[in-house]
Amino acid sequence: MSGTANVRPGAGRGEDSRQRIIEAALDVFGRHGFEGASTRMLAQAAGVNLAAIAYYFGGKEGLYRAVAEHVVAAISERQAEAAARAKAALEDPSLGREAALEQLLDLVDSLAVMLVAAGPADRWAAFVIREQMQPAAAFDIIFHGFQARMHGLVAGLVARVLGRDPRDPEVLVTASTLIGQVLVFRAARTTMLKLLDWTEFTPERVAMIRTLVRRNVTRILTPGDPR
Amino acid sequence: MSGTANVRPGAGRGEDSRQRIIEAALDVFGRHGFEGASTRMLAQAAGVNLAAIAYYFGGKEGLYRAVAEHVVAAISERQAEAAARAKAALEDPSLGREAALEQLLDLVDSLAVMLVAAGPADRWAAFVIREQMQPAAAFDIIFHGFQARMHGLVAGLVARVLGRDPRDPEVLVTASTLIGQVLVFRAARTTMLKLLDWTEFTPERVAMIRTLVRRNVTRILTPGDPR
DNA sequence: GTCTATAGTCGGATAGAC
DNA sequence: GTCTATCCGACTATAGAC
Repeated sequence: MSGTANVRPGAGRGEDSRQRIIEAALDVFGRHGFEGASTRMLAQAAGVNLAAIAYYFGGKEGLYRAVAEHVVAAISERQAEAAARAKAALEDPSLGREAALEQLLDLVDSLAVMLVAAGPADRWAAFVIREQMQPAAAFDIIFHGFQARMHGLVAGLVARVLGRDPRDPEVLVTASTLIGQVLVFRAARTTMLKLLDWTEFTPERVAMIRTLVRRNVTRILTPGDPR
Repeated sequence: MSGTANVRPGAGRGEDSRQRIIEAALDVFGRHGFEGASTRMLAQAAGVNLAAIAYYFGGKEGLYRAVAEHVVAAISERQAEAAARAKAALEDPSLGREAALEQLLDLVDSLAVMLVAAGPADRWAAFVIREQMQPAAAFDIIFHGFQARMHGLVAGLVARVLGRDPRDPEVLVTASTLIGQVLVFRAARTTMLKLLDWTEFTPERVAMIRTLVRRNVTRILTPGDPR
């Protein structure tokens, strides 16, 4: 706050540089991976000098972890409203099966919008998926910061709809398959576009996918009752 | 065949070395990615000298492409029987909807076994998924060598079950979601194991997932008729 | 807090012996 | 066909000027 030197970098005037480096590093790490991204690339993309990375983050790996924390915060914020609604629903003991399904559709739809549509997730996805596939320094940050909570909410709502225990392995697996059918559009984005002979996910196409996903989730959880 | 020098390496006595290098490189590229894998790592893992990579493959990138072709061949062989059955079914004009669904369940189940269970796919997956996410030198090899064909078969069977055109975007998207719910167990393997509080996918657990996936596919495609 | 310069290491590729 | 030795560029990290 004052003009005095900071013991730990990041609280004073250098906060701008810090954020600029993280933002730029998100793209560079996402595109090239940890090992493929060089400190020179990272510094140049952020418009800072090479030494700034060591100064603010201790080194390349420290920057990598900082990016992970940034991504977790951004995704959490993006999903905050839908997650809060799901959480509130789960804490309501009087929640019926139909209402639980509505909440689940709402939550999965929120995920679908983020994962399928073009948007800020374009920048988060490559970083997160890389860490999924190849757990490294940021795995725990992402897992505990976002995935475990989101999967828990989906599984909790699935359990409510089915009237089963939320820790039942079949419930957990079912929740995973529900997420998987949306995740594929982000994890294998280029492949999906090519298979569909599209060049981008336009709003109309995203709407179509969302409708089909909602239909799938409904059918999976309410056999014989397509409503 | 004779003792004379080969114009193009790989046809004579060096074929052993060639194969050893490809097998080793599959693991090394899968673990570290193209940029993260060094030629020294690759040579040491294969038990050959550094110059052998340039000699047989022209360089690191040539080896990468050779690994992609090897993976495509291996996956194609693994899925050959199920793919042949699906292809034969699609070419049968008298194939009914119920029979088409049976073929689809068979095909998706074959994918599920490969993707969920531990096995040779452990070695192929990291390589393929990396290329999905970050299309590079091997993308076209993998896309045309395997993915397009497999997705086409799934979409074709979905179209038969629904009585729709196999090029209908809704059919193609539905096929993608069916594949996605299985693919997630391979693409986010570590995360899935942690979410399920498992340390491995035992045969019993794989069986459970296969059952649930069959159920999901059936419910998605036959609303109101859970059979 | 920001930068340049540089030390020390490791990268891919290749020449040439055998 | 296989190997060693080596070139040279690129890497991370750091020292020290401003």
